[in-house]
Amino acid sequence: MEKKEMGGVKTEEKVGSSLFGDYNSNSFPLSNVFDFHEVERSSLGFMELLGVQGQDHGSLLHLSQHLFPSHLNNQCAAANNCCEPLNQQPATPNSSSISSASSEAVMDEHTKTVDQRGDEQPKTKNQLKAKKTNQKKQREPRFAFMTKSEVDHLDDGYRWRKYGQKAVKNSPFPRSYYRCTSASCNVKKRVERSFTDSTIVVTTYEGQHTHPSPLMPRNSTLAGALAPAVVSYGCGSGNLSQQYHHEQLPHHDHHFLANTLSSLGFTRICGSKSSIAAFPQDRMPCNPGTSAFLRDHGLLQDIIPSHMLKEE
DNA sequence: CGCATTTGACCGGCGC
DNA sequence: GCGCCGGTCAAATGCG
Repeated sequence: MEKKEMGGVKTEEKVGSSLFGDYNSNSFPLSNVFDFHEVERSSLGFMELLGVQGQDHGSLLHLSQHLFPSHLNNQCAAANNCCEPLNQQPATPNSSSISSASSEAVMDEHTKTVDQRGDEQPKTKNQLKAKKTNQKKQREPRFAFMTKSEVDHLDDGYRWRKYGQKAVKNSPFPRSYYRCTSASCNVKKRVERSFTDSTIVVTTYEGQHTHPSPLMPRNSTLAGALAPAVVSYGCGSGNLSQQYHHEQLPHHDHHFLANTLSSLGFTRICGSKSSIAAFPQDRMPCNPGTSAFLRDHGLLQDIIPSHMLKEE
């Protein structure tokens, strides 16, 4: 038996170097940071990374163009009214709302359980194989966000155990796989760096925590202030920068923020070290008009009571 | 000593 | 059918 050359040494091809703009020098970098069309073309797989496989790629660009704070002012009201429930969410994506459009979630139909196979397999690969076949891949909804950070593994209040690392095709940076250490919790996350800018960390969460965070965040006030900010982004009533002064975020708070965003079920695009953009991964708004966004049943539609939407 | 990380191997999915 | 690739496992190793 020959082994495959997986071991993580294989893919080291370098790809284009300047897909991203010079966000470091821009005031609000979001529009400049990611040219999603370029990324898409480059086969990096960011879209896959973001879980947007094959659908609505273009909308990402729209999103980056339209979800700036300066534009948010024009968008719908009632965001602040809906943020409090959010605040109480455990630090995990709201799977019910996110999963709906996730291409992986669609795989539910494949989750047939094979009837029991041979019970007494030798306790190694065979058993493993049987186990894998029994519970065929049932993908949890995933969402991703990007963080400009020197640190790969962002602190989100949960404890993670690294269980793997792979080289990423077309990227010199490896991808790390983490799993929540809590016994019954099946949440996973992947962390990798953008191949075009090593300071950008792409974190992809999969699954939902079944337990509260074991570590309370150091700065709970930040957490409190964050949820409204996030909602503001999604729903557009408030100005994010009003509620969350991202420029002054300490490094660790930035990380925490990133992960709190993630826990709220928002994909996040972040250009400068402290800027923030978030959106539900599987419901990227294509239309800058918020009403369209809401009507298009974004994540907020699951969060915001329907009567609130009517009042808009 | 217990837990986390590293890393080579393996497996399944998918495209060709 | 074959090969590539992403994802995961698990033994070895490191660390507090």
